[in-house]
Amino acid sequence: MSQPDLSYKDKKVISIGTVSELTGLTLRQIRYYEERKLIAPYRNESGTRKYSFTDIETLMDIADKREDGVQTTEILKELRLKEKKRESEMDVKKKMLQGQLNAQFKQGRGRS
Amino acid sequence: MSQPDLSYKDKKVISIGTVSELTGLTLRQIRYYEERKLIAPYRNESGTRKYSFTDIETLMDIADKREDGVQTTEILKELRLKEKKRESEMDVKKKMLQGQLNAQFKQGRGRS
DNA sequence: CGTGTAAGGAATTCTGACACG
DNA sequence: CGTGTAAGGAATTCTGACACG
Repeated sequence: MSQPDLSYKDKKVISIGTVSELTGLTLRQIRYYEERKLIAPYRNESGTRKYSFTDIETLMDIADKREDGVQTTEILKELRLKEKKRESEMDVKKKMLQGQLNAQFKQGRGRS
Repeated sequence: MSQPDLSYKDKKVISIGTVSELTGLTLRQIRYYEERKLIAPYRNESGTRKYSFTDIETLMDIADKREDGVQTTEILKELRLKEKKRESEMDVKKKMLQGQLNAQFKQGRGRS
């Protein structure tokens, strides 16, 4: 057990100043996109925001869209779509496992 | 071109407070291990230390060793060894590429 | 040697608000 | 709607030093 934390990409550990440097966005913009639900940083005990590399990628995506004049509301919809995609990809994997398990333990069942 | 930055693990973006939480080490300890050259955080313009996930792994390694009573000098040596290993692993990959390139462009060469 | 702590200062981040368009 | 900015405060980080063992 204990995989060596492959999910560094999703660990929320980067503070907003660093995110600003990495994305080129101002603190104001980053906080505003949070207000509009485009991102959801973690908040530590004292209220400081912490972001993941994934958040940073999302922010760079947002920056591009905004440059093209896309409004945050639109961007939000697009982001939700991408989420769906990621989820269904996960589902594929889950279902493959499920299928195997089902095949293993299958038993006759009435449609009740 | 432009691989999507697979090297998140090595990006120095985490501040010392977060590193402290993640490793369980005190700020004092983390700074001291730097003094002893066991780690080398990045320093931003204003002098604030920034660590990578790799640094964090190293620190957890150090914590274990210290609990076993190993001195920082010893730990330093061990760390240098691991570096060597990583380098030679990289070398293997490089050499494989080199080999292919050489095979492609090989030309007779006098021993000068 | 490795770590704790108090000290003073500088840099960071937070929120709510007013401004402009 | 999206972003800038000044405001006041709280939390973070930094360094050098004294302490203990």
